[in-house]
Amino acid sequence: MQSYTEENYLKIIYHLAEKTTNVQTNAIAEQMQTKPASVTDMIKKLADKGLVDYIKYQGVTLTETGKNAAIDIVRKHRLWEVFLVDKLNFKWDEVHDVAEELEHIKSTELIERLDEFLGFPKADPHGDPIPDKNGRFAKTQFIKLIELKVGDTGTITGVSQHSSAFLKHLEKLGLTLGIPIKISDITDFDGSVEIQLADKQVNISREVAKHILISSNGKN
Amino acid sequence: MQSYTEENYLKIIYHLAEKTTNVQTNAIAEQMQTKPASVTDMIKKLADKGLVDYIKYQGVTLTETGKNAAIDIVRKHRLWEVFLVDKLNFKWDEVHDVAEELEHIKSTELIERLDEFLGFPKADPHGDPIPDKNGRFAKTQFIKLIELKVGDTGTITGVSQHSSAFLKHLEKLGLTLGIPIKISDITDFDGSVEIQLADKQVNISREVAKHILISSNGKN
DNA sequence: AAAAATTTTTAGATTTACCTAAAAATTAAA
DNA sequence: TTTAATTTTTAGGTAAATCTAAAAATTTTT
Repeated sequence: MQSYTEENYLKIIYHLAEKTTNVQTNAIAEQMQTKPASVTDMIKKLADKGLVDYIKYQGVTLTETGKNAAIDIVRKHRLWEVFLVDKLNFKWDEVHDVAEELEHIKSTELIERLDEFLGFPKADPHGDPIPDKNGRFAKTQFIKLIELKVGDTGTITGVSQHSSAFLKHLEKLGLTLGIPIKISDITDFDGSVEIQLADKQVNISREVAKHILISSNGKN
Repeated sequence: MQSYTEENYLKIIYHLAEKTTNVQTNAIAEQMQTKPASVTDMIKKLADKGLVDYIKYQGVTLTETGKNAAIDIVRKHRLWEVFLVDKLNFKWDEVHDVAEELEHIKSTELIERLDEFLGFPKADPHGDPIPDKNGRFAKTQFIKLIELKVGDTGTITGVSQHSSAFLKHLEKLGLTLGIPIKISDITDFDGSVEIQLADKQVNISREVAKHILISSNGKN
């Protein structure tokens, strides 16, 4: 059994490992909003518990056990997010912080019943996949909107930024999950992207375009 | 803002204060499953924070602020219990431990939306009243079953013991909330109570009878 | 490949909530 | 009302997770 803090470390290492193979101390420190020295301490502890593999100065990787524990926390986080949005009418930009707390409630029974109550959802309100109780989930085949070319079409199925500011911005533009889009132009001047929606045309910066995930329905 | 542990102390002091006016160190230690010395430390801290009034060797009482904080935790605990039973189909004897954790989730928004989602329930699965968001709730007018006389009738509306063993026992006997009862006999030998239910007759020990709460519909 | 910059670790402290053992105060009993 | 029993507090310490400052290792730059 892991402590609240240990769980957070595992979760963050898991997310960082999605991008880079061996996760660095400084990166963890930044995510955990703590100091590198503290991270080193905790990493040693996690290594002693067999949750991470650790070689001094070489960063960490999750062991099988550690990865399973991390996936379990991610599963809880995402299920709670679905609960907050589907049942309690939270907006997708309001759920993150509360889910950060709820994900640490320790009860397998609770989370299995919640999963059932929610109808075994496959994705959370931001389009991220929800692992099943065995930790399995489909590797999602997303393309970043910014990688699309003029004329390409697709559907918004995820975001890679969960900040409230970003999500509110998308909401205001009408760029929410499930919305079909077509790239109508990419501005020469600043590379901003002109998008055709069902009923209107919107323009987004490259920075925004980086964090919108599209399930492509092929080139046009 | 209180820590997880401070919240538990406040809650326990609140519950103990329902029985005795000034709450003793040893009683708190027992409930908190800790040592009296630790309680003294924490009490000082709570006193510094203005949550309790404390005179050495004389026990503690909650201040207005402390009481409000405690009631807020009780409110959360009971709402989560309703959620677990009504929405996730937990049994009334299975909810206590999980609710102990959930009660510490810090989000006013969450709890107000949960309250609404549940239809603003007035009592939890054990019949305990749920404070509204202003901390107000009806002082319940329960009578202990053991205080009833032969021929008295009433309805089971609460329990004063939340252990799984006790609740399972009641369940098996058919003594659940809302069940109308009539005292048909009180055994001379051991004082055990013979109860007439709609469809059957059951016998319970005095110890069990102490912890069943009845809303009386008057003498017979 | 040496110097500079960056990253990571060590060493030594701090805070929170807890502990044991012993002292002090209160309450109950003789 | 003195003694005994109980309750509570104090004193000094521990473990978890953090910190700062300085040392060590690694990486990058020149």
